[in-house]
Amino acid sequence: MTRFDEPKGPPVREAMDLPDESRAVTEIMLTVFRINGRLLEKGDALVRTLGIASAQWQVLGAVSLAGKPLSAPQIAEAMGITRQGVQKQLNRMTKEALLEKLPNPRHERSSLYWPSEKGQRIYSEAMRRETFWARQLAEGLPGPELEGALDLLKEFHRRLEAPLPEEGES
Amino acid sequence: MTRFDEPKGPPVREAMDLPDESRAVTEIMLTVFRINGRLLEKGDALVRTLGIASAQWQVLGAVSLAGKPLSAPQIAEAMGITRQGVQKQLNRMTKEALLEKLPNPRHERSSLYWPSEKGQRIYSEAMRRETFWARQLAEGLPGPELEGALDLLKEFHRRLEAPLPEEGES
DNA sequence: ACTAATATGGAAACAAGTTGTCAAATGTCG
DNA sequence: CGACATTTGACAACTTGTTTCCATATTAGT
Repeated sequence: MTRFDEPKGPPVREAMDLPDESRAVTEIMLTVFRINGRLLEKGDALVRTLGIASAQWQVLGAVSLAGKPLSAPQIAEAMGITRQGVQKQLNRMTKEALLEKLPNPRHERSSLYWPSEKGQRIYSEAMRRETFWARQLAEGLPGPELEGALDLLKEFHRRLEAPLPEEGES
Repeated sequence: MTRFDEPKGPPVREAMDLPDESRAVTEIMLTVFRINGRLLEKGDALVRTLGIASAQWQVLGAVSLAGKPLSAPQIAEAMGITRQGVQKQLNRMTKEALLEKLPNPRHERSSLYWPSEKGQRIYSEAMRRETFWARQLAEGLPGPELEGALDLLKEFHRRLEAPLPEEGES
């Protein structure tokens, strides 16, 4: 690190000076952004040697957790991205033999996708590694606080589906 | 909604069946992904009418919170993205007169960036909207739980900088 | 001061996802 | 049954950020 100014300490002030109840929420937002970045980075590293990226891992997870073949739009909804985005992954993963295309009795053109034997093997190993990793991350953290934070995050997520507040009221 | 199967209910099972302490951590990971997606979506909508995207908002925030002009790599570190990625935004925002390029006395080629008058005006308005939004999100949530979740997330983020665990132990 | 390592900016290739458009398949409703 | 709206896949352009490679600037160690 040969940064030419401020070699030590945080480069940017972190604390919000807001004097009201939105401070904690704003800080949670920023922390979620940062955690998200690190999760993607570490998650990629975790499954890199399996020959997949975390996006592919997520697809395998969505289908596996569903317990049955899913269509592209269903996977997209589970992952929270658009169906076109998912379709790109599905096409690639089918080409790479991670997924199998099954005929959809309900739709002529819309196939269902299910992990191939290879896909299942890779997903199992990914989940084994993820469990090991998560156990390390949880080590020493009090269970009630973990559960409390999870509950609050879920509530936060629920509130985030509401439309943006209209101004002028309150 | 004319989905051809399972029109009602969650498309994918959410709950993990892991019988150990990693369950909550894994659920927190998934919830962080989902919250991140919604924050980006809503954040973009919040500042769209100001003519900026949330990435530009973040740049303005990094520089403003620092309280002094920053170089591209410093902004990148504050935002958690690569310096090349930030450079693209900086070049665009300078062209759009949101930022001003100041000579860096410590480096001949690496300019410092500071919000222009226009950039400051837009950032102020963005923060005003964000505060209003955060206040709505926080409404009715008990302060101690908010703070508790924030503390845990920060600890989680801190643990995520550690290298991935080696297998074979524990 | 000299050299080696590191930082930096720029450009190009790549990656993942979004948006828009079109046509085909499906569903809804009179 | 038939008109119309919705869903879906395919394709292309665009967006945002990363990776890689290179040239130049700065710093550190001797």
